[in-house]
Amino acid sequence: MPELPEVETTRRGIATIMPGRPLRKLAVYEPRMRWPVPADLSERVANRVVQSCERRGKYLLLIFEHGTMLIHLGMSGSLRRVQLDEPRRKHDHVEWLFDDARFLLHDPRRFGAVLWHDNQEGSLLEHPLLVRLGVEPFGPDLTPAFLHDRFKGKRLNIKQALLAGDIVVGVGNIYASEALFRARIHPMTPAGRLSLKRCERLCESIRATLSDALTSGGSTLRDYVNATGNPGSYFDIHAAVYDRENKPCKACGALIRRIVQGQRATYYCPRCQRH
DNA sequence: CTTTAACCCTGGAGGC
DNA sequence: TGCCTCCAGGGTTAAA
Repeated sequence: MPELPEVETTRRGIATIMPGRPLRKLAVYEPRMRWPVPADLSERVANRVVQSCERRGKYLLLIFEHGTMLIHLGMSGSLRRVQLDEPRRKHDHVEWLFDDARFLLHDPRRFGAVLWHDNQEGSLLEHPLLVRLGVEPFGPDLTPAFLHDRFKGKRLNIKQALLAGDIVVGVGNIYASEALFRARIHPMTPAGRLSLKRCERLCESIRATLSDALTSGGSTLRDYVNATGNPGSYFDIHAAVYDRENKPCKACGALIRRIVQGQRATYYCPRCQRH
């Protein structure tokens, strides 16, 4: 479920509640996630105050005075606010309990993670899971020149280069296809062959695609964090090409194609998008 | 160094 | 109904 817009929506949701409050209890019901949830995590954070809720790429960061809790939603995770007396459902693996608020991490596939980084272990930015991440799509570092420079010499196709996350973060499988459609760039184009001009279009397209998703996703997913019910209304978000194989392109009418790149599906319009 | 593919896991959809 | 295969929005890791 979670691409960057959902992770950011989740962050905004928890950021309205958690900061300034002591975490009374962290309950781990299932520690077998992408990596094991540290056995001593609960005692490390018990009664400690959450200072702020940040995001780096698709990692949620709960900042404490003495360290940071890293949360990743993986492929199927969601973090939602629930009533204090609401029963846990299947696949509710971790619980954050505050005096008057409660959150559950629900993750059927358990590709998500809940980890801890101690302040004394060096800068958070040097954490092995964060250190290789590319620039934030909404930050000042994402520029046409930056993309052009980082693509230089790469023979990897542009779709996989975007998805890899080491150049720019937050462009998941759906929005990689959508951003390339918007930029009218063929997904098989070697990244190193993109002109500065096309990097400019790509740059704008990435931002526009993600920010559109954040706007509409933020409203469809407003309840993502603060209500009961099913958080997975993600497919409702309109896609120009994603999951539209053999349907007409909304711009030109040609049939959308599906290909596989790096074992992930890519969708594109063979007429609108050029090498 | 770059690129590829296996893998972690559950569940839903569709074929038979 | 059941059983099978395929597919899924993530990213790390080892191997080529």
